Amino acid sequence: MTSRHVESDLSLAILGLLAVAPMSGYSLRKVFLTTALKAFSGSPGAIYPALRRLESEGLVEGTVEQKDTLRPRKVFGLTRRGREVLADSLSRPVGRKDVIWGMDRLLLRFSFMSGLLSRERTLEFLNALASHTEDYLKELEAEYKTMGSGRSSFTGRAALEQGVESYRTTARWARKTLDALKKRASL
Amino acid sequence: MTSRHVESDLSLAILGLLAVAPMSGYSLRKVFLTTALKAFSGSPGAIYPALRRLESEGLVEGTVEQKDTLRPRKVFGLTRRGREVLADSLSRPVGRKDVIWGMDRLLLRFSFMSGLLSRERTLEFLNALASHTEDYLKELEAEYKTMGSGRSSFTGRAALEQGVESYRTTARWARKTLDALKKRASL
DNA sequence: TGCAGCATGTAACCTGTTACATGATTAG
DNA sequence: CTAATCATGTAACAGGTTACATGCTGCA
Repeated sequence: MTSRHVESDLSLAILGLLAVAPMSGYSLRKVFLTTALKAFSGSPGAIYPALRRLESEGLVEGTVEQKDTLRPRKVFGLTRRGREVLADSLSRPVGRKDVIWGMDRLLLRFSFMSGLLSRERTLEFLNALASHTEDYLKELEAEYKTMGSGRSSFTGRAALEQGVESYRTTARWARKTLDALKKRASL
Repeated sequence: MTSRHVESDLSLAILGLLAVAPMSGYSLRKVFLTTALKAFSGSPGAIYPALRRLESEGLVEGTVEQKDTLRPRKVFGLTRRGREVLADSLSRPVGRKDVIWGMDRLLLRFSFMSGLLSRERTLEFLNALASHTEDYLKELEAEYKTMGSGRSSFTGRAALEQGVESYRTTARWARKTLDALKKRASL
């Protein structure tokens, strides 16, 4: 049993990618270096240890290709348990804290939901994401107002403005995507 | 001499706050727990070690109040060198990488610029931030288009959409703030 | 009296970073 | 032939998280 969810964002991203198609460590690296998942390390010192951790937890399994060469290419795929844990990690409840400290992770989770989570679960997730984001947005807006135009610095105020705009954008995106998803028959 | 800049975001945030007014570790904690800087740890296990590191580097200096009590309150302030290093950290050049991997830090830096950096330096910074953000935005938009509506998952596409929207918002904010700043006489 | 909040800290642990290291294969 | 790219890994280090620990102060 142990933990029914993945700890680090990198590990979650790896599981999510391997759920789509089995890959070697090096291929994962290339994905992290070249696609929109650029935000992730992509450094071998992060990926290979992460893969070994996931393997020791029984979530991924590496099968060696080209056994004859000295440095064989190892292709990793999800185990059944790996797929379960991934689905569990994706469907964990969304809280206010996640919106404040873990928005990146929420979006990462969302990006992997197609095919792994039911439409209902996905709707639930997006709904929670949207409302918590709107709540926090209100709070930030309040703070911005009380800040006032006096006594606080121009750049400080502007930076907070960026934060407000950022959450506003995310809230709008979440509502829009929620609507789009509702109109769909399937995921 | 050693490093002329601060490594971690937390340390930078601490220096920035202490530049405004001297504070105790506990007060810093409260700021991180209650204001828009919530994004930072605020855990004592992060703040107190960070303060000791900064002190050992000669960037901050703690003076003890109420010497009689067993557990005295220590108020930290910037040293002259601390102020120099902070200004240097704020004025480091902005690169493409910063926009991809360190946007939070860029905004943190910007928020502290008033009073520490010249108007010209601040304009330079915002300008670089804006153009690198626009560059990266174009790249993301291109990736979104090549993704196409076929073969890729609904949630994956939607997540990328969020990324695009997010960078778009930041780019707009940067340009808007740049204009506002240009119209100003001083910072 | 007891509890919440003030105030400071330590220690184990986890994970990511940087830098280094090895060797195979392929293209110019 | 040699440089880039494929492909996998290790080791030292840094910094944050969680949990624990201490003791004071004010208030109900």
